[in-house]
Amino acid sequence: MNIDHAVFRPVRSGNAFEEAVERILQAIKLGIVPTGERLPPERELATRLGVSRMTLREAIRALQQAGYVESRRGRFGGTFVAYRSSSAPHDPDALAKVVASMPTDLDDVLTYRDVLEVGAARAAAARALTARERDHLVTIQAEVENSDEGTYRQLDSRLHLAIAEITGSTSLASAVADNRMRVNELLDAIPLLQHNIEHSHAQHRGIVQAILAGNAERAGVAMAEHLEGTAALLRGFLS
Amino acid sequence: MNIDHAVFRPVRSGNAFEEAVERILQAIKLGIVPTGERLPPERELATRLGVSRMTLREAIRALQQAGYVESRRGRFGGTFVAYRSSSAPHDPDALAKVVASMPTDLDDVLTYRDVLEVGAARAAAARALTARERDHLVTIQAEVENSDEGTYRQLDSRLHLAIAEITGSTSLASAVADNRMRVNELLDAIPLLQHNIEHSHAQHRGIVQAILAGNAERAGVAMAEHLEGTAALLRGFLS
DNA sequence: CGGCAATGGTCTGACAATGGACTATTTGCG
DNA sequence: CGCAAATAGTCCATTGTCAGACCATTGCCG
Repeated sequence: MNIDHAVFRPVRSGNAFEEAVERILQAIKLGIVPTGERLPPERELATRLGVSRMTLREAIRALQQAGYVESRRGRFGGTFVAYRSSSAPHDPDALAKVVASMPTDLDDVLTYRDVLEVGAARAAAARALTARERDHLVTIQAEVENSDEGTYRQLDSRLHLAIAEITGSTSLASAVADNRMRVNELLDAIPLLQHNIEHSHAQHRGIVQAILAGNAERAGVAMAEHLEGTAALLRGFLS
Repeated sequence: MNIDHAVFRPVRSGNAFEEAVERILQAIKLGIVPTGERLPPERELATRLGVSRMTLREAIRALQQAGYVESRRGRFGGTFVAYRSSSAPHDPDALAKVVASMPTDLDDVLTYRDVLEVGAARAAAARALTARERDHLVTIQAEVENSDEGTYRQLDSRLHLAIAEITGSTSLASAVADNRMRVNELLDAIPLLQHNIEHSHAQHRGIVQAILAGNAERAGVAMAEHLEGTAALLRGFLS
């Protein structure tokens, strides 16, 4: 019954270099910086990540070698995302990593996801959205529907993150992003069915509509149903 | 409309020493290690916080000098919590710090709190609790009612944290703990009224009852109403 | 064409943090 | 009494991280 494990946890999940890699990877995998787009300049990014430029550059070099980004110098140069998830369809380590951290973590991450994302949907619906925010949401939702198997995970994440974002709480958006990275790691270990994707599109429409209509209750329920799909999938494959 | 500020945020909120201090302070202020109780031994705590023993010791020394803990060596020695919140009734810096980070942060932290704590209450109610968990919850709730002005904040936090804990999600419990630290910092800047405390006791009873009854909907609503009290207070004082 | 601005690339000296070995103190137990 | 165990306190060589200055490349614009 001791809860100190929740507060006496590691203050940092690795060294500065590893955490920088993790963050940039997050931006790429969650579609925050889409393929072909440029990351912020090194100096700015280093400042924002609270890390020295040396350390940041080591992180970028690692990502270059892994094929995630490419750097060009000169004016209008920069570091560009070169990632295509279809280029690495099945990470051989994925399943091993996942099974190693089971099953305690599965429940943790899924419970947390439910709280965060259902809460975000409700909070988003409860807010008075600007015209721009409404447009943004609809645009991203349309983009998800035009995704193929290689880009679905990225665009789906982007939509969910956009919902969290319009609650106005940066902390909430960050938490959703972190949680999604963990969930996606699990999802990478199991197959993605076209049938599920199509079902998700319909659910996304329902969620967005409820949010735009300002119906918090319905937005929450719709989100909960949507999440239940992948939750059941994960529980089935990994138990 | 760029959401990268949620992911390109600092990877660490300070140096190892500062973060260690922050964590131990969290354990003390949220009542996770009550006054008079012992912290884990240095070696163990250093390992759990992912920090070298030297760094941890510096953090402990800082907390000793601030009067939060006392250390004794020898067998059955250790570092003991010596904190009494009534000993520092009004932090003169509190208001200055708070006003400096306003008002963006107020909305952020309160929205986030709503999502986390309402979600935690719902998730807790949706779970099949063990007899021990039910007992624990009731015990802590009773302790809050016996609190005085000096211990209320601590015991209140402990109850909310216990609710998050029984969802079974460590990530959620950690997030609630972090968020509560931020909210408490704001609350330290405004007066605490006896009338509000008594109202809170009644609300706590309602929340715990709904959770024990397995009524997620009611638990969520009760928690939302409870949170609205301090939210209105904060918005009133700080706007 | 030549300078300028924006970017990535490199170097170095100072400081922070680590981990591991060692010491000192206290208490219970054979 | 003397030893063993559990704890806090100290030291040090090694490695990680930082801040900032400087260099190299590229492309726009006067």
